[in-house]
Amino acid sequence: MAGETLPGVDDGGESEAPRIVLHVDMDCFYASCERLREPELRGEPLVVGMGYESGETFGAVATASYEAREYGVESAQPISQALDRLPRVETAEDPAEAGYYRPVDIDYYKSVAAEVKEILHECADVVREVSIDEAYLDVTDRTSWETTPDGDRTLAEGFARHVKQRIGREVGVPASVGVAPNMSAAKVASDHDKPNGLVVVEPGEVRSFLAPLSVEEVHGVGPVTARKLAEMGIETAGELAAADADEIASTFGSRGRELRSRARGDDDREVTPAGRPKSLSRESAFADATDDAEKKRDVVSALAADVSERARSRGAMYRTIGIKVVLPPYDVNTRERSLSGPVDEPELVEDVALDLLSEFDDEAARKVGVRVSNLSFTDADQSSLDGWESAKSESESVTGDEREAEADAATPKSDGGTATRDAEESAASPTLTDFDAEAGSNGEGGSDAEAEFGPETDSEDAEDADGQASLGQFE
DNA sequence: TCTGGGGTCCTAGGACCC
DNA sequence: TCTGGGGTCCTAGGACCC
Repeated sequence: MAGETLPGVDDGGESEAPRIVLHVDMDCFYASCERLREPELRGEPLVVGMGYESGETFGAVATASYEAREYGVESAQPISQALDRLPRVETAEDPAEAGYYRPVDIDYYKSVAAEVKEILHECADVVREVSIDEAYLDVTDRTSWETTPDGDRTLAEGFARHVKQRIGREVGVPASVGVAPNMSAAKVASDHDKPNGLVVVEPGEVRSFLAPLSVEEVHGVGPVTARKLAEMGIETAGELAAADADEIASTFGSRGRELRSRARGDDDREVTPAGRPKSLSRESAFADATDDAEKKRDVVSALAADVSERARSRGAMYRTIGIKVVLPPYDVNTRERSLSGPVDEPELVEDVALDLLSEFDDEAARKVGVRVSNLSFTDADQSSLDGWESAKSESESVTGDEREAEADAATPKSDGGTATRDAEESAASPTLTDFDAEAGSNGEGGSDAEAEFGPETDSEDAEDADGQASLGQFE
C-alpha cells in the first residue's frame, strides 16, 4: 500500500507517493434509472417522488432531473410545490412546459446499482460504497499519476474515463467521476462538473483547485457552519485553508480542525469498505400534525414492527431502542432506552417504543420514528457474542448488573417505565438460561416465541405500579 | 426551501466507578 | 465535611450527508 503513513514523519505526509482515489457519483440516479426502463423520458423534465403515488399531490421530491431543476424543482421539496412549478404532463395546459412524475421504486434502483457496483469492484481492490449511488475507489495499484507519452493527461484520467464509460455502456446510466490523491478532494472533484463530468485533480494541484470554491463545497460544511464561517469573514475554501488553526478549533472543535485540513487538501483517511450499520430506523410523517394518541401509537407500532423485521433479516441484534417525535414547527425530540444485552425481540421494540412515546401523548406530532442501535451481528460476527457471554459469566459478570443499576437510576428522569424496563431487561438478558428463567416465571414453556411474549404481559401488568413508583421517587 | 427518510459522527452533562 | 481526577456508559440534541 503506497499511501500509508508508514515512516515516523509526523507532519503531513506530503512527501509520500500520492494515492489515486476515485469518487464515482451517479447523476440524479433515480431519474436515470427511470429513464433506463422508460427511454421516452430521456431529455424530459422528470421528478421522482417519495411517498408519492401516481396522480397524487403528496410526498416529496427524491430526485429531479436537470431538466426539471430548470423549473425550480428541488430535492426534498414537497410534491405539491414541485407541481406548482412544473405541472404534470398528463394534466398540463401546455405540455411543453410540463414534466413527468414517477414514484420511487427503490428495489429497481438497487438492482441497477448492483450492476454499477459490480463494475466498480472489478475496477478497484478497495471500494467504499457510501450510498446507493456513490462510491470511493482506491486505484493506486491499478494506474498512475504519470502522464501519457503522447499527451498531457495522466494515466489516472484515462483509467477514470474507462470506469465511467463502462458504467455508461454496460449499465446505461451516467456518472460523474472525480480523481484526486485523497477522498475529500475526489468528492469535490466529482461534484465540480456534474452531470456526466470527469474532473482530475493532480497531487500538486489540490489546494489551488479548492481555493476559489465556496466553503460550502467542502464536504462536511453545511448551512450552519457556512454561516458561522461567513461571520468570521471566511467564505472560500482558500480562506478556510489559510485561517488560524486554533481559532477554527476553538469555534468548531475537532470537526473544525478536520474541515480546515480538507480545505487545505489534506485528508489521509484510507479508503475502506463500509462497515456494518450502526443503527436501523424507520420514520413516517403525518399529512397534518396530530395529537391523536391512538393514531401515533398505531404508526409507532407499525414502524417498530418494520424496524425489528429489518434488523432480523440483516442478522442484527440491538441493545438500544429509541423513538423520534417531531413537534411543530420542527422540534426534533429523541428518547431511547438501553437494555442490559443485545436482543432480537420485535415485541420488545414495540413495547419500549410505545412506552417512550407516552411522554408525548398530549403533543401534536408531525412525524414519528423508531430506531434500534447498539447493534451486534449474529452471523459473521460470532466473536462479539461469545465475548459478551464469557464476559458476563466470568469475572466481568458485574457489567450487566452495573448497566441495570445505572438504567434504574436514570429512570425517574424519563418519567415512567421502571417496571417495564425491569421486565424487559430480564427478558433481554443475552444468555439462554436467563431466557429460560424468564419464560418459566411467566408460567410458560421455554421456546423463543414464549420468551418474547413474556415481557409484553409483564410490562402491561407493571405499568400502573410503575407510574406511582416513579412519582414517589421524584418528590 | 414551512422541511421526506435513512443514516453517521460529535458534544455535553449526569451517573457511577476507582 | 470541602472536594480530586480519570474513565466509561447513557441519554439528548445538533450538524451533516445522500
